[in-house]
Amino acid sequence: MLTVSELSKVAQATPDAIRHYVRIGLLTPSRNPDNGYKLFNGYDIKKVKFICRAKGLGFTLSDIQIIFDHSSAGKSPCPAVRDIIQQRINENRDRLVELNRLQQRMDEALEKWKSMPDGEPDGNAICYLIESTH
Amino acid sequence: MLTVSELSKVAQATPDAIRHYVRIGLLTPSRNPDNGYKLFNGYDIKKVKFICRAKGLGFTLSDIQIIFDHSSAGKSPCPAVRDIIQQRINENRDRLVELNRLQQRMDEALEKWKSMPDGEPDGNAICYLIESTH
DNA sequence: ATAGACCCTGGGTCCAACACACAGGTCAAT
DNA sequence: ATTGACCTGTGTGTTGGACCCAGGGTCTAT
Repeated sequence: MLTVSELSKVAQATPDAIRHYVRIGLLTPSRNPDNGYKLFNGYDIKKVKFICRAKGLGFTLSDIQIIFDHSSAGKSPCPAVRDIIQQRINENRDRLVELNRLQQRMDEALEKWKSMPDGEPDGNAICYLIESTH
Repeated sequence: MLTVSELSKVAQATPDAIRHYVRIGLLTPSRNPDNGYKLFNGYDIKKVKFICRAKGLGFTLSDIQIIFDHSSAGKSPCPAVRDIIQQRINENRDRLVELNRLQQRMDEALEKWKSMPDGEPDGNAICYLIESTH
């Protein structure tokens, strides 16, 4: 049986992350009756490593919760896993498009501002650099 | 003098956003002594429009707070504005790199998983699709 | 006059995924 | 016995709002 910090070392996560997973129900450690400390077993090590790998593939913690639920209900999580990642791929594609557009706007703005002098506050405009963008 | 919803219409923001800006101190409306309603003036319209434009350029609300502070202290915010956006550009570039890498990992995983059969839970592995990734 | 529909307010919770702060417990070494 | 290092649990903060609630005000139509 492992404590929080022991698990965190074995499974390569921070103690804060471990505690977070416990809070949201991804891990359900038993407790040391003497001091209330959380106690983890070998399956918890596997679960934390799983969480890290899945996070690295773009799964959210609630996605992972769903996978755990399937698994502990004796069902194969694999179809859900394929569905979820397809969704995350779509979302990420959209986010990339948006961030690329933002990057372009920022680049253009800075380029333009480099050749503009500072404006002094006149009680009217706040910052004419930004207010000059359209 | 405008109420929250009037300002929200004129300045193209939601009433919830306006209230949010008031809560965090970006706007400091006067109050109608009869009913406590927030009362905004013409400068507030300008400020909200400014907030929207600046947000669209990647400035955070606390960036905007800093700009307002400079401005109301009688200093030109322009140098700070150039510094901040340069920072946001750098951050965004990093984020883009990371998201592109994630996208690639997700694409590869899904492609691989398409040709793999579902695994049934065996009390040992959680989902071998994910656990097979390295 | 009054019913219904809408608007306002302050205050609260919720989202992701932790990070950090705090007070106190535990343990080895001295 | 005491010091110091390290650990624990819980509570709160982060970003930028969205949404919800109850209590009250206001407007329009009948």
